[in-house]
Amino acid sequence: MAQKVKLSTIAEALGLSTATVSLALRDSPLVAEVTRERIKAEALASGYIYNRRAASLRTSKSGIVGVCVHDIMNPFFGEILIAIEHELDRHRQTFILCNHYDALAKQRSFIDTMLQLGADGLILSPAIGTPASDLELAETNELPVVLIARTVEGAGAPSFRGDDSVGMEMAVRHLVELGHRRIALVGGTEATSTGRLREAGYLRALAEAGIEFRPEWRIAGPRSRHSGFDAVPGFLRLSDRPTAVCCFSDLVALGFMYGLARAGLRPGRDIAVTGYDDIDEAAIAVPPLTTVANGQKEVGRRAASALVARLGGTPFAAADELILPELKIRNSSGLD
Amino acid sequence: MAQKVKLSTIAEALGLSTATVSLALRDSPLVAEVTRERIKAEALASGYIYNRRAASLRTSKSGIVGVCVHDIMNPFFGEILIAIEHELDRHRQTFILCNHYDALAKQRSFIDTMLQLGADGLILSPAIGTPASDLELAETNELPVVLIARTVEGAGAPSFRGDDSVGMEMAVRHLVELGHRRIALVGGTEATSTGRLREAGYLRALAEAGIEFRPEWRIAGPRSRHSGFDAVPGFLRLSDRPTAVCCFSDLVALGFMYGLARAGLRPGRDIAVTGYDDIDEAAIAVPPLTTVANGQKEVGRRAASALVARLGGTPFAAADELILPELKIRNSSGLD
DNA sequence: CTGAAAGCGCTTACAG
DNA sequence: CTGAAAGCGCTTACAG
Repeated sequence: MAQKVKLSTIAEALGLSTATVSLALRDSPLVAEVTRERIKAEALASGYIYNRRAASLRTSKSGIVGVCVHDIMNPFFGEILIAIEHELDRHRQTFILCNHYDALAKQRSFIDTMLQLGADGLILSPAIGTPASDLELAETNELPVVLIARTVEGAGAPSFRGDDSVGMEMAVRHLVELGHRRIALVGGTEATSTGRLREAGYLRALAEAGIEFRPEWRIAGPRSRHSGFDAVPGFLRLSDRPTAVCCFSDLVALGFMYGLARAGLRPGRDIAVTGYDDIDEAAIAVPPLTTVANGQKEVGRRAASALVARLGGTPFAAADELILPELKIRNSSGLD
Repeated sequence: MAQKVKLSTIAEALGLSTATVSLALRDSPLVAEVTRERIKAEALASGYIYNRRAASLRTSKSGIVGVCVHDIMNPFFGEILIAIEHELDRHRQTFILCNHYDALAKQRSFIDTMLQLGADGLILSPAIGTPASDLELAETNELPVVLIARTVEGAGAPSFRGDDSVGMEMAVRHLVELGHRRIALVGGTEATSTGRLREAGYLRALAEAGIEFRPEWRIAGPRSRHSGFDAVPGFLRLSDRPTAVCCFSDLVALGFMYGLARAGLRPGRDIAVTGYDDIDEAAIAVPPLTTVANGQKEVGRRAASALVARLGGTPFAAADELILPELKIRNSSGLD
């Protein structure tokens, strides 16, 4: 590597100006076809690398979109991310991924980094406790924000997610129809809109069925496979033990089923279990998991394309966009 | 947002030069303490946002490290990524994540993007078929590359990974000790070093035990939970069916166990199963999965810190660094 | 301890 | 269709 080749290197080699070279490389019709071909050939031959920092400094567009979620390893987010990636790829946007693990400080530092890099937009599953002001900071600095999975009260940012309360209502109603009257809700927390809304759906379905809710049925907290597994012993010690368990997510349900099996109980036979999300694994689990499809693909696609549209100049449309959930009945809620 | 505030905005407000402001914000001892405080206060009050593109253009350091793996949703990579993230965070490097899904074109376009953004380094689990020249392109353009999980023949880049052949040998030897003589190897492909090395370990252990390998025992291909699940019917149709199955990864093993259970067979009782990686889920699976701990945390930590050291000026040390695997005996290989 | 000036590598009006 | 020049917002020698 003798010298770094830049626009001016190519320009000099060809006896042209950097303006012409710049235009040609970006396929401007202003440049004559033959010139353009010569320039492109020279760029290729010389191993030219486009310097996006320089371009971005000049244009104040970076082609970068930041995406920050609780945990990218969670298949629920993973499935959303694939859809986002696909959509962003189509529009030649680079996306920068980050976990915030529900730590506000980590999320803030991510937003900061995106601001410093001059990112064009942000897709966020907001960390627990995110104040609207954190999102406004971004908007104020010309960094539009789109929310996924969760929403933030008072923030102008549009939110794309499944209809959590309706979805959970479906799951509970399904269990009621199977004859269950003692139904627990395992996992999730008051601290997120998801947790609150799913709990609301659960309570509504119970009320609708004329079942009086008992506080010990609500085992709040678990949101991972492991914590779902760990919730089992406590559940089994419940006096007048529920016959059915609605889990906050598939991950929690899958862990809970592992836990039940470990304790010698057969999910779907001894205890009915439902999940939420319908991740890929749900269908092959043992037993196959009854769950609520949460539209991950739609969430990702719509969020990304709303952002892309906004970058193109179209202002955001509606505030919140809810994707209709769909109940997937399999065997974990009762073997046939 | 009236006007964007930049260094010169602060400098003017305070009657100083941009040089002083720049120095002060980066805590240079060249600037008097009082001046520094005044500058920092003004920066905060005015909502100043550091423009990293401009700085990076000038210094040709970007503070960005690119990380590209087959699939970030795979918990094996997820666990590596967490370690990388932790290490990089400590050194205030932003990391940009990407899936290449074993598509060379996608990996190439990622390397290209990193080059254009002026990334400081690259951590790569190379896509199947990666030619050494792709990595050299990066190195030539001052983008040092570190490999994880897999290696690339002929590339100068150091590679951090578990000792695949030794690990698989451990698993097979364990099954042999339990009395198995017909042992299948499910998943993985010749196309990756991981696949080749693990197969080599498997063959070595068979040979060592005086067992003659039969081609139908090698069910190549599966590398996901789903494909592990799908491999079961074919396996069950094998005449003179193996009594034990070594799986290429935990994910494959977990899917395979789902498949066995679906077919009414009890993993660990009717068929012994082992995994590879010891991901978080292995210990709570039903039955708990016997597997080979593959040192994800170490891989991530060492890869990241080798890269950071290199950025600091220390050239790479050895070529390949192998982490010693460890057999974790649980119940899937035979209930006690 | 602080300032004036050049330059990183692009793109964008503006001229011709 | 092509070129000369300014400027994006920093940092880095160099002076003083």
